[in-house]
Amino acid sequence: MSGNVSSPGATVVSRVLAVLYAFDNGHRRLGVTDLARRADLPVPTVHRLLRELVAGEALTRDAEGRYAIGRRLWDVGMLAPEQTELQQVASPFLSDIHAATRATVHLAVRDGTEVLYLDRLSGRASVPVVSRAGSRLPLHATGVGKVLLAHAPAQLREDYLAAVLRRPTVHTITHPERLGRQLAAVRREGYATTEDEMTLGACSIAVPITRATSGGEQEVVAALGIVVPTLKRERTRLLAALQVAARGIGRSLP
Amino acid sequence: MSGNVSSPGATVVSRVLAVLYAFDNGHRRLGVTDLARRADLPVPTVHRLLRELVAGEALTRDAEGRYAIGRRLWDVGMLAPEQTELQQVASPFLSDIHAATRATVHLAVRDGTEVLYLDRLSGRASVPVVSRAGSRLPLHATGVGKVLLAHAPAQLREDYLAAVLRRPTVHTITHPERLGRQLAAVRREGYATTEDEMTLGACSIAVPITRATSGGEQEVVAALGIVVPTLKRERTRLLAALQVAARGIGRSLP
DNA sequence: TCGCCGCCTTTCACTGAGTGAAAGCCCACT
DNA sequence: AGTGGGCTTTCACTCAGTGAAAGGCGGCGA
Repeated sequence: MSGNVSSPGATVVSRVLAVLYAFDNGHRRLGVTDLARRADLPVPTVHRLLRELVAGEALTRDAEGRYAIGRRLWDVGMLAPEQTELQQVASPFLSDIHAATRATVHLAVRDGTEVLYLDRLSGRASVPVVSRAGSRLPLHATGVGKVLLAHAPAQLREDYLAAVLRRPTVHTITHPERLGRQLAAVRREGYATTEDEMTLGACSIAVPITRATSGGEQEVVAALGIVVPTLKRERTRLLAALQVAARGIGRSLP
Repeated sequence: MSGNVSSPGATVVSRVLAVLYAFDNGHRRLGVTDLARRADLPVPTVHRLLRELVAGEALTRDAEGRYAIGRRLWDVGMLAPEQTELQQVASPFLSDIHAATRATVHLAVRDGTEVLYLDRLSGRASVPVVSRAGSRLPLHATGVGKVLLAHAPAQLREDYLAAVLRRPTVHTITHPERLGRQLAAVRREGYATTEDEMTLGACSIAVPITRATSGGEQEVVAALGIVVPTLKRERTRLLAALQVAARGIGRSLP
């Protein structure tokens, strides 16, 4: 290499991944320069990588010359066993909940300090909801997030509470002690709720999905939640539907 | 490079893709040697690539040392605009059909000479169905496949009919002329059906989803289908539900 | 107990694939 | 005609990638 030192760990593979990871929900179609900026790589290098990725059908290129994730990579992603096995088992149960409540239903797991949405069954004319399969949200502002945070390892939970938390709406609870007490309640009662905490006009209720570990203990592997305009007196009915489905899913897990 | 000539077009990028593409529905978890065989690359090379991919969180490694597609790549795949935009628009309509019929609902597009399933809403205790989101099946043996084949470019259709067709069951129609006549009927009637042609004990009915092109013409972009144990007298009712949903989806497309 | 086989991992000398600054395009806007 | 933005190509340099070979490890049959 002639000119630059090119930061350590600079293998071709890591560059390819940097380029792929440069895409996100808000930027699904990007030009060479944008991608180079986001991946922090020189433009000509990215340009060459993109050409090779398009040739390999991993990316597509639209009429305006922008690049996007292609069919083959979508395919490959669908083979991720951890996400799709759970999602596949849960799918019919999500339909059941949706049929019984007509609300938007979510299946999510914890990925580090974020909620990762695995699946969403959207009610048609219902509440505006931000999440879709593949999107990530903070743990403390959604129903499923609170469930997952409540059952996360104690250390992670403490660190999370101690950090500065984002406030998507004015109703978002970020006060460490208040949130901590709420999480204890979630563990005690077996479900979590939110009211206007992620999106104004949207309430949610969520329950954990558990699986028996090899040691015989119950372990929370995911969360199941629904989003509705208001909880009001519906609470018990919605909760019942969720709990039935969550148990069904837990039982069906390998 | 010392030893081998390493076949032309052998860039690192193409090797990475070869490794990723070596995974498939039946083999989601593979060891180094298997992957090397499938990707047609030397074992040490694959081994190094795998290490880098795991370091980049693109792949995961389980307790037995086998590799699988990881969360980050699943994420990336979910950003493929062509698949997910359509899937997202269609999602509530799939729920509607599912609610109205309790059958397994499919959303699929044509990818070359295969049906590519974008989404599936599975009925619980219903018919055994092979397809899941991301899986591929031949065009001539499923309802959605026939719809997509019927509306494929004439050249592709002729080539397809002329080729030797697989027969998943004894009921699969492979005779070129008979299949050709059936496809003409699909175009005329606006829907396709199958009976035991992909799986014994499974019938299906499917309709096209169309979008207006810039030229004002109608273009088939996807197909919507359901799988049921038997069509019998249900035909008209199921067809109505499908057609309503297909029009709704077509209208909602950008 | 030993040898064999299959699979995973590491080593290492060689060299061409990858690199990226620089220059050349093309288009839009002024 | 000039300027700025993004996209693409070139090209001399050199180090990242290469893969045959060898080293481990565990299981199985003799």
